[in-house]
Amino acid sequence: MASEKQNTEIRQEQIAVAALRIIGQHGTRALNVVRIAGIVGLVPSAIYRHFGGKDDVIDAVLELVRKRLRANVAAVAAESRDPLEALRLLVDRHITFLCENDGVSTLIFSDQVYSGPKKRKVKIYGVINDYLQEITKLVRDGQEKQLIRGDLEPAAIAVMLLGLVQSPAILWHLSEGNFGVKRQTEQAWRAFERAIRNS
Amino acid sequence: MASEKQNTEIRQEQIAVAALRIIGQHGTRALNVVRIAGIVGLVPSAIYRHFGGKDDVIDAVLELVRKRLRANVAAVAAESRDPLEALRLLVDRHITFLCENDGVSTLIFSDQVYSGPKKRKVKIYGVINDYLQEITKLVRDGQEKQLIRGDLEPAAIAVMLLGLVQSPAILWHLSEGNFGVKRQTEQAWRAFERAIRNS
DNA sequence: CGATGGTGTGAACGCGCATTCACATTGTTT
DNA sequence: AAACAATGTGAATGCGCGTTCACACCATCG
Repeated sequence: MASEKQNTEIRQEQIAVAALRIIGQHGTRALNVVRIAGIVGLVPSAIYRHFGGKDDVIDAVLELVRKRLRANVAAVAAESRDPLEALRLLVDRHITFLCENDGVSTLIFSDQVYSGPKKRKVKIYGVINDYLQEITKLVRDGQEKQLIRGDLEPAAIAVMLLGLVQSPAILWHLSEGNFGVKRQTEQAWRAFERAIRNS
Repeated sequence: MASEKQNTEIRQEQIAVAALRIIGQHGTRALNVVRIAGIVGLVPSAIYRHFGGKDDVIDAVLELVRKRLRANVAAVAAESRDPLEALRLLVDRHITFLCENDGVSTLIFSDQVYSGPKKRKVKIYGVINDYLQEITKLVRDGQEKQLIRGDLEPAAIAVMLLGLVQSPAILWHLSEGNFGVKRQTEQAWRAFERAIRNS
């Protein structure tokens, strides 16, 4: 029965990934040490060898999310020189990310978050702000290249972009996948582009 | 200690309102029968005289939310003949609603929701769809009056509008009220209007 | 006036779950 | 090889909380 011993760093990674998977597939309510341990192949109490407690695990998950969001921005920035095109690609990536990880949305609003230490809220805000700032950079770039209207604050545009994706994602997973995300985001993007494009 | 006896219908109303208040102020995690009973002025077990269980209470809260959302649309439709103006007013009202009831956003994503019976998800979807349909009517009206571009599906515009408000609301309450919702929504509305206005 | 049904009370039960602890095992250092 | 630190195990603990139940009160009806 005994699992092979592993370095703490490896275990921490495994545990965070497992937790994110649980949240993604079954919601934050289903996130308990028993389940996490089960996936990693450990006994519940073993989790405490690598994390101070469940709260710390959640923190680790948030870091994981931060990384993935950043990676998305980096990817689209690398894929395209045109900032507008990059934003468009980011919309696709972001919606895919949200759909594949239902639980990410729920994590942000989760009770586990708001009941947790005050710090938690601040941390989530930080993660989102990180992401927003990366997006803002793209937007500013677009403005400097005269592709995006200059009469809107880049940060405001970034927030709008987030909203563009968020609602469809919510509806998609409330509808068990029946809501037409693709169609919705396509139309929304068209309208959005018209709103921000310099012309 | 004994509370005065009250009709079940009155109690149900009181309980639902109390629950919404708790969710709004302290999140869904804080929603427990003890607290609800405390606000209403009853003993926990008394709740079960009026509801089958906690799940039923949550359902009642959802109905409350549905009512309030509908009331908002009705109000702005009455306030203004111009659909575009009405939409603008609705944005204000909706953001106010979300800010005054932090927990409404969290309720939608809540564990309590997703862990509950399958029906729950369907119900929430229904509440949002109700709201979306009311908004869609406004939009269609605007299109018929040639005020809103006809090349966008009214339903898609409604979803966009929701997203316009949702993100700022999230950021606002993650930031403990520091995020500039007003500034954000003003800019977002300007851009949004430009995107949908017929010109 | 007695019966019946609706409402409120307090105590108790039971479950899920985070956390702890004593002990076993393995890997590394001296 | 001996000692020690790191990791894994199984059992036990304790808490929060939804729910149930037996009992008390009070209004209304026959």
